[in-house]
Amino acid sequence: METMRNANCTKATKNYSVYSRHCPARQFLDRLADKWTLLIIDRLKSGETRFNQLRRDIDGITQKVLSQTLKKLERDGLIERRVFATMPVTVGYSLTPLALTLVKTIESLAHWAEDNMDAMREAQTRYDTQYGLVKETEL
Amino acid sequence: METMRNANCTKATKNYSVYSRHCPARQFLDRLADKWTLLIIDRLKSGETRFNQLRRDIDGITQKVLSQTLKKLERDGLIERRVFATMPVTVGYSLTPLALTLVKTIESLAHWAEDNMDAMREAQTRYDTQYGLVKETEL
DNA sequence: CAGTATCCTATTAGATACTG
DNA sequence: CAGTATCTAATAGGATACTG
Repeated sequence: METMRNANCTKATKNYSVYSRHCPARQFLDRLADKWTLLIIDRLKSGETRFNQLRRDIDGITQKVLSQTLKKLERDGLIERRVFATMPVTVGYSLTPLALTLVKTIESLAHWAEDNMDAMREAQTRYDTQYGLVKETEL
Repeated sequence: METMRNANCTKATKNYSVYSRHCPARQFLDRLADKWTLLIIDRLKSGETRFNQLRRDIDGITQKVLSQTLKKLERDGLIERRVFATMPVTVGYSLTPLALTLVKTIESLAHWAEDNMDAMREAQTRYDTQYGLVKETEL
């Protein structure tokens, strides 16, 4: 049985949809549209992983941001957190069934980035040649 | 003919990939993983659109941010900007063929958010009930 | 119309230190 | 190990005014 969609916020009904600031779908899209979120979910697809392992694997993320992002995702029902009463304590993070349904899409996005990064880099070079120089750090 | 992938940055070759900070694919994923970027590309899929039209349609975006984001996307080769010498001047933005190959994935992400927003809202309620209250504004 | 420029504030992120 | 707390630095974002 499908839950009824919010009549005020469905692509099918009118143009008022994910483009509208107050549409819940838009808010969750905003949540997903975050580099750490995508990276974390993608990383967890291979199974339960411990906090510090995630931190090592996701290059550049800080403890603080990892911690915050995991907490948000847990709240959204996308990540499950399991605590093991070892000494010292260990904690494992894994995707919920809900998040598993999202993995394919995220992979598709990541693969697209991999497959097309050369094209985009060339485009950048062309643009910079045409319109004057932008420092590489602004890339 | 496929361009050869950067050997240091391919999922197929080693674990060093999109998770690595300096991998170009990761950098472009970071670029895509932005709410305005996704919204703009999705909005443009229906064809060339003028600046102020975009601004009206994408609820909440400011002139400044729209302008900045469009410029980045143009530089990345995802958006084409056409200027018409009317008086006053009008400008149309549209997706490049490269960006068109990305649209399906973005739609998939947006649809996922729409389809699962209820589940996520329930998860949030459950979480908040269990672990104490979070202001709704922090959602 | 389609922006740019400026100023100023708010949010994020980083570094460091500390705890059960 | 897996975090929290705190403080600071960087950056993004908003408001406003102005231009070809």
